[in-house]
Amino acid sequence: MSIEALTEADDGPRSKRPAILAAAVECFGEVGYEATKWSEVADRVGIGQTALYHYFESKAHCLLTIMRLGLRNSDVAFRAATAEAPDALGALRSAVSAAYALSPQEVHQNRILQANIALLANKRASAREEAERQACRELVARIEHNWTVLLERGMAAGEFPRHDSVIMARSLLGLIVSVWRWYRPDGSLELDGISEFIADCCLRMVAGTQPAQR
Amino acid sequence: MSIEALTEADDGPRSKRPAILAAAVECFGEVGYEATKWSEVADRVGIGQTALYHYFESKAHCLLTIMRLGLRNSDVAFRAATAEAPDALGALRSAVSAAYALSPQEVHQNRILQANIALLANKRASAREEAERQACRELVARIEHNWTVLLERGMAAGEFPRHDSVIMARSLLGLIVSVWRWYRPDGSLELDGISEFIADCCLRMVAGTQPAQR
DNA sequence: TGTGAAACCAAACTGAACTCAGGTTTGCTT
DNA sequence: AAGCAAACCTGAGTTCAGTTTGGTTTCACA
Repeated sequence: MSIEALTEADDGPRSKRPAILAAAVECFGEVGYEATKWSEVADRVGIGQTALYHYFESKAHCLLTIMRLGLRNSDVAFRAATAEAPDALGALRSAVSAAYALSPQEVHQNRILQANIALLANKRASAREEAERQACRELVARIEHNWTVLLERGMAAGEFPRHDSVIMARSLLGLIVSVWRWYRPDGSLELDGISEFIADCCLRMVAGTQPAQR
Repeated sequence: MSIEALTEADDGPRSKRPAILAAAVECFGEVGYEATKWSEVADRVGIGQTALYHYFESKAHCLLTIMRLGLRNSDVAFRAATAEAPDALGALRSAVSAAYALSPQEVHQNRILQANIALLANKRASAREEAERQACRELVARIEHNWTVLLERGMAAGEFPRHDSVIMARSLLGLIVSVWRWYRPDGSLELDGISEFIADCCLRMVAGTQPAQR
């Protein structure tokens, strides 16, 4: 993800908004949201601390924006990956691959998302933060819905055995995003290998047959 | 989990340590670690804010202690559940069941653990916090090892097809704990049902056969 | 070259985590 | 029961990151 992926329509040409988001993604991804000083983000961009408030209402508002953009990307990527798959099984495999076809910056973004997802549970005091939070919740719901629909399509076509599609979707997502908790770019395992491994796991979860039940 | 589950050997009879931990588990579990005021915990216990520092070096030290005790419980529960299972398949099913056989307080504790696991990645400044963090990391490693050994046992016995046991263990754990992100006691789904669903998923992931590959 | 909006900043403020310098309670010893 | 050490607790602060205030600077465009 380049800096453009963090740019939104209403940013003027002089706007440092994307640069702030990029710096924040780096900081939050490296040492975590709480551990990063808001002023450190300002330093990296090369502006004073108070200039941040021209673009974001608060540090939390910035975090929520990062999360929303990450969720939006995931939603878009899912749709693109599954759009022209002929069968649900192929779409499933394609969707998992898409979930791991990310730039290093997007990996950071996913780690941030994963680590701070609990933030979406409780109401925010300020209006703009609450708006971002609601947007995030809608995107989460939409993404869960995407997977649910895919599963139901496969079940209806007889490709997958019948299961509760909502819980199955959540479980798949839970498995897929759990990788961001331990994956590090400098680790022993490449993202490609992880992607394949998880995809196979997902396929067995959804379409696999079970061994003797005790 | 009663208050005893939060008591440790070196607590005197007058110690409010377990009470503080119990109150903190409630607060952190309900509104999250960052959102709970340290003074709120003191209020619930019925002591002044500064009395907290007689027992914990900091709010983070308290959190890390809660996490360590939760991890310890998970480790113990796994060993108890899998100790006298004759085969790996039965042990796997038993281990997943054990992971969900929890009191409401332990559910909170697992939610806290899951939400703040990223805290274990970076070094802590203070000595006691760092000690708790190291203890947590060791427990995480031990729990991952427990699952890895179980998987290897099953593969060696021919019960499971061969897979990378370390990643598979992490994936299973990722799937299992992902439930705490969305599960709520007042939700539509009971923990029993979830447990069974996830157990079946785990069995298919580990021992299931895959459908036609693309 | 004058104007308005966007961008920016230094200094002051806020509130929650934390420290300090003691005071109080408890249980044990004699 | 008196003495006493350890454990326990507190009010009055300090600190520090995030935030607010009250402006000044920059720049596109008329």
